[in-house]
Amino acid sequence: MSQRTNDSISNNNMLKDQIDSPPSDDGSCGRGGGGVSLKKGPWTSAEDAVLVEYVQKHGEGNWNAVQKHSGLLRCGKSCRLRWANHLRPNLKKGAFSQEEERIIVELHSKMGNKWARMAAHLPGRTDNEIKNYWNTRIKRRQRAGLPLYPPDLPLQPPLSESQKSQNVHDFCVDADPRHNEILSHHKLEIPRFDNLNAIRGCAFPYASAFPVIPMSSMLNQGLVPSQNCLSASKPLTEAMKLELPSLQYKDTDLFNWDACLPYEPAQPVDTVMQSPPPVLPAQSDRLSGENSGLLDVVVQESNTRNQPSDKSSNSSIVFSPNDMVDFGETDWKECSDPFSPLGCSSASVFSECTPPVGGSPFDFDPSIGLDVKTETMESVLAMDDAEKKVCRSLEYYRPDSLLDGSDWTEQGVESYKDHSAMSEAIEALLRPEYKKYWNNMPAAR
DNA sequence: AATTGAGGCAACCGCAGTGTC
DNA sequence: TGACACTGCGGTTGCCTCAAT
Repeated sequence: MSQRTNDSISNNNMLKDQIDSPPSDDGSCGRGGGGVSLKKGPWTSAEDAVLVEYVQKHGEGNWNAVQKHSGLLRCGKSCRLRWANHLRPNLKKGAFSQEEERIIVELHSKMGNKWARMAAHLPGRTDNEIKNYWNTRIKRRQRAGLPLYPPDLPLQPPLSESQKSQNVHDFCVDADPRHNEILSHHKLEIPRFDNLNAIRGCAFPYASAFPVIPMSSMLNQGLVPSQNCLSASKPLTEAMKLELPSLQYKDTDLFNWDACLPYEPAQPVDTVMQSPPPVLPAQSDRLSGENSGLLDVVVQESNTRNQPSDKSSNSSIVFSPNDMVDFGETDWKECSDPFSPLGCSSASVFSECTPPVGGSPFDFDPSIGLDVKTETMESVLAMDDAEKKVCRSLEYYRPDSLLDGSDWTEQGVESYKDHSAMSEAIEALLRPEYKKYWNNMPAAR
């Protein structure tokens, strides 16, 4: 990718400088003191020089004084941003190194979109750089139909008390930042355990702390094409399907991840092609045994309390990975998220909520090996074909479908396909010993 | 050669937190 | 204690470059 030089920008600026831009509403930009029109748009090298000189002379901070003292026709915010992102010393320029990329992925798995905090861990890098990098990475990986995180990415263990105040939001609301990515990406608001309260017969007072977002809002936002698509027989679904607890990964070499990153698939793959991949037995083993994270602890505990599992299911999806659109068998085996009940990142799962178009894998042509049974046939019968396809797709991708025991891989998912096991896991998460994580939830910024 | 779309980057916008008066 | 200014952060937008068609 091209790297625009400052000079090229400056040249462009000669044509594109925007004088007399409307003032920003926070009063910190726009008109300077004395009614001077402040400039917007790309910075020129001359402006850079003025700013650098000013900072060298007066130091950082008091950015609104820059315009007064230097004559620079820029608002304080703009000056601060320019300095922080481009002019301050010790800034690293150029592509991220492999190590930096690894750190970013790891930090994002822990922090979510806390770019500034991530930048603090990457000397010489700015939050803007990291943010841009991540956003392009998301796009790239979504296009490639790949999970955002390496399968073996270690996630943050339960926080210490000292960390909790700062990170509790990350842990609770962003229990798995992967979820938030898609949610924010699609501007979705997700009910968080609200129905779990009902599920548990109001046995979990903590659940009441979570906002109840009516299903209609989800419907309005296109997440669910029709209420008919929701299974009334599965009250657990709304709460669980989109907000699974944080997934914990085994702490292994992240570069394994790098090694399995065919950013560009052999063939273009529609991002909706997010089918639950087979979970290999070894992966299931890791699920139940080696992970040190909170969820896995409780899942493990639940599994031990809940053997044998309830295999009953009234819906099933028979899926053969071999029948997938040429996605690359290796990709699925190595890059799928083996620890997620979704098999791949939730971001990927929900990366596309739009109705399928012709040729989309959402068509679920039986010829490609998908045998979808919906459990609410009466509702389905009332829908037209397009709606049915969408609903099947959503059913298919709904975590609750993955949780309800659906045998969506022929090989089976021993640890997570058991609905009751996951239910127990969620229940366990809501026990008093974990209450501290759900209480004190700060307001989302 | 022209067009189009994606990738990448820089900058802006709006909001929230904090400090000061 | 409230108003205001300043600062920082995250999300979004706009624009340029390049590659594919």
